[in-house]
Amino acid sequence: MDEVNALPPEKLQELAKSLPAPAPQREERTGLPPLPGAEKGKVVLRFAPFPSGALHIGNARGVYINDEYRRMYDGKFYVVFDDTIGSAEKKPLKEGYSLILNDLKAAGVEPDAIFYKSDRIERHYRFVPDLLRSGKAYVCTCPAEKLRLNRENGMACPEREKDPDWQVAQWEGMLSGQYRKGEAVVRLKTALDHPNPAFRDRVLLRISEDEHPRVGHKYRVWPLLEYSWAIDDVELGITHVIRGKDLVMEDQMEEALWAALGMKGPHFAHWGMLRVRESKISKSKSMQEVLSGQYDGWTDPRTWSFGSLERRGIRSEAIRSFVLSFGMSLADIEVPAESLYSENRKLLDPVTPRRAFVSDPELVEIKQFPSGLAQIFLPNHPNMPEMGNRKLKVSGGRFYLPGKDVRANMGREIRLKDFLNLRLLAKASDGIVEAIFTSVPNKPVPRIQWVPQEGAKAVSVLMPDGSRVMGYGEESVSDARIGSIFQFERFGFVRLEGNDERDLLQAVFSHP
RNA sequence: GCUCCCGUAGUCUAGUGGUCAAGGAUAGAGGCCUCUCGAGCCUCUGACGCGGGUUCAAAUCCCGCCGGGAGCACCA
Repeated sequence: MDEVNALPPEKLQELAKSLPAPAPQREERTGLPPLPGAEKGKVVLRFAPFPSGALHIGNARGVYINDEYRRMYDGKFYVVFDDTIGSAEKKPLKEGYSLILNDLKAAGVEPDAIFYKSDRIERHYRFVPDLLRSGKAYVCTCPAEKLRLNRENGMACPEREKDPDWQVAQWEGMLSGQYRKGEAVVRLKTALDHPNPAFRDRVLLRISEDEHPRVGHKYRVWPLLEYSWAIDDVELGITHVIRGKDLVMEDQMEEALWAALGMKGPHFAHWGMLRVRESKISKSKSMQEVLSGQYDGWTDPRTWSFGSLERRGIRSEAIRSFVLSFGMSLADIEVPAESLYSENRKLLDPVTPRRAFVSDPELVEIKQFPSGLAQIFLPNHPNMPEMGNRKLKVSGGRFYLPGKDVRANMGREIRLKDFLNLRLLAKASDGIVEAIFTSVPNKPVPRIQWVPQEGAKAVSVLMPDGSRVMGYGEESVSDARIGSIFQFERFGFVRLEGNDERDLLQAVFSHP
């Protein structure tokens, strides 16, 4: 480059003529990258949650990427509950199914079909005898400890080379109850010197006598994730498996199984790990806190579940554009929630009515309050006159002001925003702050939020960290519909949830 | 430790050999507007991890290093 630049201009001209015409302007790509081998109208995708609880913000990427590809290719989106029996640490939960389906509804994602792995167990069994007879798999009766040790050392377990009849007989023994939990497993034969020990003769099916929330004790032999998916992905006609990169090893395993079963499977694609900075907590950790009562259910804002975001007035479209903005990048990222809030603010700001709200309230009594002033009208939205006005009754001469502003301006003149000017005098022994009216027209003095004591509605705002902020809202918030979203001026967006038993209005903070 | 993946501004992302002296978003700074600390408008700050190669030409290809992450279950 430097050399070329150093050439005299006439030389450059000559050089330019000899070069091929510049490539056409790159087209800016919007949305997700094309899916390899995808044909419009023929793409079938799956979202495969384990029903251990409500969906978490971390699951949003899987939901929306798959849904977005469905849109792009006019394809199908299946929900396939990945509800095999799990483990002691990871159990399917009875309410997990409905929690997830409700979350998907809230997410605005409508599945084309819903499947349950627990309905498909017999389909998984069907291939086992053939795998055993053809010597591609075997029944291993080593204790788990022994199995792992052999695997680490690349050693074969004694059952590996036993004849097919023996294998099939043991398989039947597994099904019939001759073997108990932990006494026998079906393993795929792979290279025993595979660099990844976990890959060596991976377990395909094992025995569990735990009760399953949907099918109870109907089955005692349960497939593991890779084996069940190798079959289900093919049988359900999935064309593209798009999932987090924590599951890349499972791709190899499914491919090894397709080779063994003589099947051809779908394409794979992955995205990197996403963490929302403020949501340090995982789905399984939230589950503990919810089940233990530490949290106020699955919609506690600290869970960062879909339901909790909906409760906070965070729109599904905001979550959608938030997660799609990361594309299919394989980098592991940590994103501040501010990015999500920014998306949501774009949606809420233009349509959300404004209301006055005062936290940490101080009651201020204005002397010489103008006697003729009984009510004023303020616009619902300063930039949207078509949204109309709301009325505030002001005749009482007593107002709640933010304590912070009162303390900072004691003795000075201030303006109640959109209303009138006054001078703060002093806090009387009864706790009421005395003030004196000065004038009405706008004035370059500090402008402060206020709520008339008359009709003031006590509000408790649930914050994202689980704490509550108490304050007063103007009268008009008390008859707002449940689920209404307001911007409390200078405080932030909130969603109203209705009154509690003490007639305290409950609100949930969205974001500033 | 082993296997795999990833390194573009504070954060996220576009970019796949040539108008890329790097685009967008968000955050930050300043200004305008606004009787919100919100929104809007304008301006600005700010990045190709490092070192070698290949090439006329490298963010882009190759190698090494450094840094981050994931996986390494009879969980999903």
